[in-house]
Amino acid sequence: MKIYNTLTNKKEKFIPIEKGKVKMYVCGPTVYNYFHIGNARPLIFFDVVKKFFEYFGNEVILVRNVTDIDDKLINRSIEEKIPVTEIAEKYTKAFFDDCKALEINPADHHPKATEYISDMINLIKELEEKEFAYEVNGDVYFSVSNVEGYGKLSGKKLEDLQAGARVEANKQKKHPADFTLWKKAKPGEPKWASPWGEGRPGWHTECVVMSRKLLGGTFDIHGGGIDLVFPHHENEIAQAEASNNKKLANYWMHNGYLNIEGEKMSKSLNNFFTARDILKKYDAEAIRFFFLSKHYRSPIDFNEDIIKESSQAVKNLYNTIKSADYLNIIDNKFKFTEIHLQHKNNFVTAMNDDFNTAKAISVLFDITKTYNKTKDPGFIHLLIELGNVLGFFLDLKEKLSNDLSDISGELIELLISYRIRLKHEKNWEMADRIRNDLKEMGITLKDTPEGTDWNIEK
RNA sequence: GGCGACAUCGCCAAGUGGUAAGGCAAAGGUCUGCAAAAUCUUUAUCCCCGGUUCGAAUCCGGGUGUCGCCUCCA
Repeated sequence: MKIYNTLTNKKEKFIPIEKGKVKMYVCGPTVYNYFHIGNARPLIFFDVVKKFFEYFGNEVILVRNVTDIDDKLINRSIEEKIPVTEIAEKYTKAFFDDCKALEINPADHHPKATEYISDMINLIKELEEKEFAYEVNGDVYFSVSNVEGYGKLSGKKLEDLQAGARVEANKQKKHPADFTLWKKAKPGEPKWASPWGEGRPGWHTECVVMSRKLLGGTFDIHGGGIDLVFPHHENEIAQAEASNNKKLANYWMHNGYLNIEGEKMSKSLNNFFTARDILKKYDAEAIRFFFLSKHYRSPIDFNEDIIKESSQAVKNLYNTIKSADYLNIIDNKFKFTEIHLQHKNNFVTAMNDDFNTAKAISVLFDITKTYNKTKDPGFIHLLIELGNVLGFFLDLKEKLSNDLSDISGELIELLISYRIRLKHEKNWEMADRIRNDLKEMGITLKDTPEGTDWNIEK
């Protein structure tokens, strides 16, 4: 298993700290808004990372934090005219709802920043004692100049940062790259008591504190979007390692951006879609396919045509599963033979190479093709098993059984039986009319040598 | 200004030294009363120029183009 490590800019062999156990921390949402479809990328991708490790019997502990206090929430609170805590509550709930709709598994822990304030204060105190932090008028800053190797994750040098600074430096800071550990509260803002007065923690501290508490001083994988490399993760490393002299995480994984029509998704350009809006038009699996059909580190361009293509591709996979009468073989135990294991091996090899999901998906299509040629149900079992690793074909029983009351189902069967009679009588006009009318209602009929199948289309 | 990424068929995309996976779309054939599904067949020499090599999409240099990051900040 090889993983591309942002820290070294190389693919490295993955060796967990503890055999059979993988500890992951992936930066989660700041709950000030509904998350957009670009935010769904790390959620879906790291969901797959977890599933793949688990496929090999590893125990995975995934932590995904919820940032429920920061400037964005405060601004939002002013906009919506409701308290910050209610903003946080509202959008935290929305976050979990949307994840569920996207068929993303919950993490094992979802720590909230506001629940770790005292731990953060303790860390900041420690940093102050060790002279990595300084206080100015109730604000506390981290002094990057005191850290050896600052910039090692993002490949930036302090001199360059200074030279390239496009924003006027905060005059309180000793160095422009110094970042806030504790921010003094303005009147009316949420606040907590601290040795430096009332205020709130800075952005980067929560992840250090929460990962340390839930995963230990050093853990295996730290993940997130590429935009978090600098300054967020860089600053996490700086304060974590300054305080305990231990590596924060061994492997740093970052997913690429989602662009829309070639441009970065951004609020000011008004070119973003919330995940919940996209879900109104497309299935969770189409969205998943869209993301996984490209390597996670590449930028990906979002447009509806491509989601539609993805949707069609997923549908074709389902066609094969349906044609295999999967519901009737689902409970059969199946033992894979050499021929199946070859395909499985292709899949695993692809995934072992820094999670090459695009290639892994192509293996699913190979399997489908082979099934259609051989009609060997083993391939359907394999397709489902490997699809599950990528988060496809979950809850198949529910998805495949036609979601109608018994009576409606019986009515359709009745219509089909009449249509069969009409077909025997070569009354094609009426037979087609039944099929077309049902199609308009979203029910598709398919004549096969074994009889007529029906499906409900979305 | 500094740092970095990317450029492969109509579209999406894998492939990092050995002669271009896969998906979607399109065309034609088989099957079918017709559909649908399935199946068979067809479509690229990899942005440009130069170099290294027996051999490069893959390595090196130059060019062009697109994009990202550069501090609590919208």
